Formats: sequence, structure tokens, C-alpha cells
Amino acid sequence: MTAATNRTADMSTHQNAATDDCGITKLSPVALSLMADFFKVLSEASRLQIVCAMKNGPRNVTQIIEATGLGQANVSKHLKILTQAGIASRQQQGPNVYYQIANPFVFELCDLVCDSLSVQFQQQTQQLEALKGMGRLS
Amino acid sequence: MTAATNRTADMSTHQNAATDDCGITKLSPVALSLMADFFKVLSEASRLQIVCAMKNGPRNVTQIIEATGLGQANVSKHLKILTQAGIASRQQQGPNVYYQIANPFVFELCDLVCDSLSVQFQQQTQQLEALKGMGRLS
DNA sequence: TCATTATATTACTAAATAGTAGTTTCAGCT
DNA sequence: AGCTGAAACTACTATTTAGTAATATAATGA
Repeated sequence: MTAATNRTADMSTHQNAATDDCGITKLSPVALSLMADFFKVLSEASRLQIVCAMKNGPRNVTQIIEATGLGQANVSKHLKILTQAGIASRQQQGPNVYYQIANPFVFELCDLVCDSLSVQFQQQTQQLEALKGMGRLS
Repeated sequence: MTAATNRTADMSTHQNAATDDCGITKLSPVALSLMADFFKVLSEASRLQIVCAMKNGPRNVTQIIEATGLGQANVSKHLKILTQAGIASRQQQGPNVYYQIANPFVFELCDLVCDSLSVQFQQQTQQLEALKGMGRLS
């Protein structure tokens, strides 16, 4: 698939070679794959719906089905994915199974993305307004 | 069948029943789809590789190809996706096209996820160690 | 104009996956 | 045991998409 690594390429054209300290740049391909897999879990609206349904505490599968309007098999599959990713946790109570968010960090993450997207949309709207203004001038 | 009937269960371990104020819960399905689409852009290791390649400033397509080892058409397609999502921006300079990260928020996001994942792995490792200890006891 | 280099696009294949119908497993109850 | 409801599992289909080869477009220089 991926071509062999061309490590011989001269990366001397570094602009900020001094600030090559930390962060995402030094991550191995394996680490990047793990990050990608984490993002992939959150990249479906249905799963985000399910996460929302668990925002205020544990919910059993039936409650999640009602809250989201998704099919039973579908919800079960998504819950398995969320649990395997460590985002949700499973707890059986009699015949019911309660799921809850295992890591509240997910909400923080979603809020950050939500804020960033709203800023982005505001900017796009402003640009559209500017374009309309130019049309009115001509 | 109704959710209220099961309220008698001892799910009194509500952590934030009173804090039903804001956040992801009140998001419309459309907003959730937009969030999911944003996460989807970051849910491929190849695109994260490309993001990494732009960490230290603008890079043209050839540089990104060399840094990532991906194919040319593939890189071009991923760059289009990143640009359409507002994550990267495009700037032509003669025959070369330089791309850069349009929103440094992406790096912040990736660092947060990376930290969360490493904590998660540490916990899993500790649990494995505990299991090994139990085996040694029996 | 022609050649070259850089980037984008098109058409295609293979793989991944969301959703679903049907079935199964399991817990509690009579 | 038999019944019932909750949740998980098993194919299966349809859609999406990553990657690639080939081609097209664009800019620059001879």
C-alpha cells in the first residue's frame, strides 16, 4: 500500500526547526492510527446521539433507543463500539444493561469542536455578507 | 415500556442530574452531523500524517508526499478534504501549492486526545499487571 | 511552441461499515 | 419447565471511501 519511506529526503528546509519540540509531530504511525480510530468512533451522528443520551447519567438500552429513535440492533452495535473504545462502560442490573460515559473528556472534546465549528460558520456568514455588499455596490 | 416506569431501579448514582443546563445534549441532529463530519476528517491516519507534516509551517504537495510516503493522487485528495473542512488552507505560489493548517485548534485537539489515550493505556496496563499478580497468588 | 514539473481530476477496485431482519441468549417471573 | 421482555449476535445489503493508474490542467523555462 504505502510506498517505502523516503527518509533520505533533506528536511533541512525547516522553517521552525527550533520549535520541533513536542506534540503531534513526533507521533509514530501506530499512534496516529490509534488517534484516528478514536476520532472514527465519534465520526458517526448516531453514536454522538447515543453519547448525548448518556450525558445526564447511565441509561439502559431501551432508554437509549427511545431517546435516539435508532433500531435496537443498531444501538447495540454502536454501544459495543463505544465500549470497546473505552468511551462508554457497561453495567448489568438484572435484565437491563446500563451504559454510561466512562470518560467525561468526551464531552469536553465535543464542546470544543462545537465552539470551533460555530466560529467557523460565523466567519463564513460574514464573508457571505461581505460578498452581498460588494454585489450591491457594483 | 416507558422510561419512567424503570425509574424505581437504584440508579440513584446520578452524578449530575441537576446540571442539565448546556453542552452537547441540546444539539440538533443537524449539528451532530456537522460534528460527526468534522471528526470524520480526522479519523484517517493518512490525513493525520498530512496534518503532522504541516505542523511546522506551510508545505507544498511534494513536500507532503515526501514526508508521508503517500501517493500523489491520494495526498491531493486528502488535502482537498482537509481544505473543504476548513482545517487546512491553500495558497498557490507559482507552480507550487502550499498548504497550511488554517486552525491551530486541530493540534490542541490532537494533543488532548493523545493524552487521554495514553492515560487509558496506562490504566489498561495496570489492570493487566493486577491480573498477572492474581495469577501468581493462586 | 514545446518540454518539464507540479498539482488536480477521473474512473475504478477493494475494503470498511451503517443499518436491518431474524435469531439467540439471558434474567426474572409464575 | 415455560413465558416474557431486554439485549446481543448473525448474516446480509447498500453505501461510503481509501488508494491507485491514467489523464488533464497549469505554470515555468528553453
